[in-house]
Amino acid sequence: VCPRVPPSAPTPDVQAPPPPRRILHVDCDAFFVQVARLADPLGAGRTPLLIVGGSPSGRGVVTSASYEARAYGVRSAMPTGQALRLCPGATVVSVPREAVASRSRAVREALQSLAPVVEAASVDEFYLDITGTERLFRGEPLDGTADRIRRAVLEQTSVSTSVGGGSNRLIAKLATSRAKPAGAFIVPPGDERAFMRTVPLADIPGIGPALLGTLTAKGLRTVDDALAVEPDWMARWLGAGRADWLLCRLEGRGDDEVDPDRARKSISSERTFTRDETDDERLDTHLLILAESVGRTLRAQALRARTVSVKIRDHDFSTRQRAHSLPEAIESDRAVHGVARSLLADLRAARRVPVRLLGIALGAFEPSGSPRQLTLFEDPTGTTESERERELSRAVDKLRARFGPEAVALARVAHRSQAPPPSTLHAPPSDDSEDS
DNA sequence: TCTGGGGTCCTAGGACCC
DNA sequence: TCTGGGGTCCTAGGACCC
Repeated sequence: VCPRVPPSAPTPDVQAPPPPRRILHVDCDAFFVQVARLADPLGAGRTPLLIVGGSPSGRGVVTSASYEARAYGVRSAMPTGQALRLCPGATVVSVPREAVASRSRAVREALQSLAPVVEAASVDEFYLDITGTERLFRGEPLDGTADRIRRAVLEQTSVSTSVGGGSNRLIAKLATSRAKPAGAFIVPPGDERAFMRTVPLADIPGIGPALLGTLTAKGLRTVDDALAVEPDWMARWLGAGRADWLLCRLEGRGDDEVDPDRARKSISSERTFTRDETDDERLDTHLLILAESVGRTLRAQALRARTVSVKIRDHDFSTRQRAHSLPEAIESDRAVHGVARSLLADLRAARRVPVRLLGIALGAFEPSGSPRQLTLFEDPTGTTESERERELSRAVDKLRARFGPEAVALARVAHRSQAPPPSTLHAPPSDDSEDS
């Protein structure tokens, strides 16, 4: 095809490998704690022992704990009750969702003004690819860049971050844990393998409790232990795919692509009840609230979804899920709720016990502007939506934007009366007169 | 101790098509 | 009589991450 080198130039026997990429990982320090303090400087801001998460009386867990509280053994995902037993003096505040979202956006915008390629990996984590900026940054070493970025983000957003750097995402992310809190740590190119030998197996992203258990059962405690295993044995223990994946990680090799506009693949909303729910009618009301929630997000992103799935967690914590893919993508609350209802009916029919959690997820997206296929025949499932139903949902979105969450109650009444009962779910929707 | 809510990715089996 | 060999799409479940 197209030669990489002009024909006149001597062709090298072996192509020179591309220069290592320069990846930075920026992680906000105890982000939810920082945000809670910034949002309430006189309250949470003055409390050293601070826990952000669910209420201790409810069924909450710790989302984030201050470094002072962590000294007592408090950890993320720990039940709040347990955390308070470990650290009785702590104050628990709920997650400031709006503030978290806006502060996260502010950090991302600050980073975008400092680096050419920024990917948000979560609300409080970002990858930067600054390969090729050597001339722009006048030969500034990577640790200097990391420090400069930390200071600029702190100045522009009041959020303290830690920054790790290396030749790929894995190394950069692991370097960040060496940098915490409020520091920077760079692994120079070529040092990846030596660096990995200092990392505990459990700290490697992708090694969770299950895989760690398997490795420990084989007597493997460190990266060196695992590297010493014959690849054939590892493949026999884990399967070829996972063995390859693990070897790659252990050697510090990894993905180095930073994609600034990675597309969302699912939108979900779920709710754990304060008390287990047995009543089918109340479950259906919750289902409608969830359908409206995911529907609103879907439309705000200008998407339509082809797949709807419903998840329930029974009182004994066993979790089950049912999914259905439609021939046509949908976007209205009515259509989402309709599919979700029949899935929930399936789940309840299979096991009728008190429900702890209910959730809806949407997937298989299409842009909402994409052309629709004209249906030649009457839709036998009743799941396709009419243009009026789409308009109704969009109108409700606008009402909510103007008048706040109060408008939601209005929509719910209208929906309850128009939604078909479960037994007639497969009949087409009655007609279009209900939105009057 | 009694287990949140938002996601991603992988695997395995079945249906279906050529 | 003894049952191919892909490829794609879909579903369920699980591991994992923040």
